[in-house]
Amino acid sequence: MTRRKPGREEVEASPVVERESRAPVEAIRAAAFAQFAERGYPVVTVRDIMKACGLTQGALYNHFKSKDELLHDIITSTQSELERQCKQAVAGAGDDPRAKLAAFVRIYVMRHCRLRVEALVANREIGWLDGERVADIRRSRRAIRDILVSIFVDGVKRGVFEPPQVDGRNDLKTIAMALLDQCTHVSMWYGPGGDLTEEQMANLYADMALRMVGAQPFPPT
Amino acid sequence: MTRRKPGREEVEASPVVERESRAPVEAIRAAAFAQFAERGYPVVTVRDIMKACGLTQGALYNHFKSKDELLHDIITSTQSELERQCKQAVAGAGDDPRAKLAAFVRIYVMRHCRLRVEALVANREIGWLDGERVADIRRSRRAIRDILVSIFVDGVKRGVFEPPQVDGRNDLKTIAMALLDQCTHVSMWYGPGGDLTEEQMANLYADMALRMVGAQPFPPT
DNA sequence: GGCCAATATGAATGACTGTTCAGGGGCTGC
DNA sequence: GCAGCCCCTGAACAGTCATTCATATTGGCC
Repeated sequence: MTRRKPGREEVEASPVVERESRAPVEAIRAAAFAQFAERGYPVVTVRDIMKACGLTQGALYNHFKSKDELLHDIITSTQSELERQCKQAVAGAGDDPRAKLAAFVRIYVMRHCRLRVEALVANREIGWLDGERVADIRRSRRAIRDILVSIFVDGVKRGVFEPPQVDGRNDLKTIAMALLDQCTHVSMWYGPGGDLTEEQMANLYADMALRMVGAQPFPPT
Repeated sequence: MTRRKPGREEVEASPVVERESRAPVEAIRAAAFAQFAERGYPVVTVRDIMKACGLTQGALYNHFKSKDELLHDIITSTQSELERQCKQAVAGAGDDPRAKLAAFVRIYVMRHCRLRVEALVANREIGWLDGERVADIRRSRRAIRDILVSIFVDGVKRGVFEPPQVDGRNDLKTIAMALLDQCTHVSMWYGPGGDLTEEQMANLYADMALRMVGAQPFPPT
């Protein structure tokens, strides 16, 4: 028998839906997020998703071309909203690279705590998309990384960052990757039952980020 | 049609094996690592794995009870070797918490660069194991995290670490998680074709780790 | 040569998959 | 009343899967 993650048989463990009140498209999206996050894209069947919103398998195809397109839809919407929020946060943080970095990390971590189901799916299930679709997502991820790199470059030029060097040279791209890995994967283990609130997580991670790049202390005002 | 990751049809793209010279068990393990890393456990079929080592599907069951047990086997062996290496590195690093932390991060990052296929499978495919098997792995991960926490506690007590605080209190467990996320996920993107060698990665990450916990500079000798 | 145990084969089993589609129900605007 | 449309159903299709098993084949040892 094909083994599944635990809980496979009782898909409708979550409150049995008679018929979702939301627009069906939204209900499908929500059910897909929840199921993909919990059990993984390839083992969640179309029947599972539709049952979770009180419909039968065929109805999916009135709203999406395929199971693949459903995944692509929910991942791209999540990813582009993330990119938008990051840009907005940096743009609204003033001129100091330290403030920009802190704003970026704060919004990024907060979002990955709050919307951890969405973030988890967008980061873990991307590999199931076909080449063309996956390229879009990767482009957006690279864009987010480059926001960080720009902040770092600016900070180094203005002497407020002194990042660790490799053999006497800066590798700001690698540092950005390290920082993003750290912040992204909060969505894999953070739970509201934990020790820290989302706000505290955001503060802690922003603090760590500033230390990582050797940010000079803010001048006393 | 069930969509798959690209390259699904030509499984034997890797040099067509007549019949592996190694012991068949080892050949199966190696093929499983490679295929799981590239395409993910649930879509890799028993036929794929066995074809990749020049056997037919039925032969798997002379060496493993099931596909599940094969996954469990390769993950636990990887994980316990990781735990062993971390303990060894810390034990051999002397008394200073800074040296212990650096040694831990160096070996951890180096391993995740060098054996990135194994690390990737152990970290990404763990969710397919059933409850009992997954508990083992999680226990080992917790043990590794607790090594870090102990180093932090020691360093704080001795005044060589000044980690970032949340509302005036230390949360060393969260910092350890952040550090581990950062170091673990190197295996998702590091490639030998990149800018940095494994050695340089290890140095850079050790440096970032020391900064994250506010390590005091080593006294001049 | 003869025997034994270990191992490989490949057809068969029973179940599950994404997707299609003919048929039907229940709205709107007239 | 009735068309027209949107949406849903559930059977059917053509495939896939892990696992089992009776039947070989192999290599070592007496």
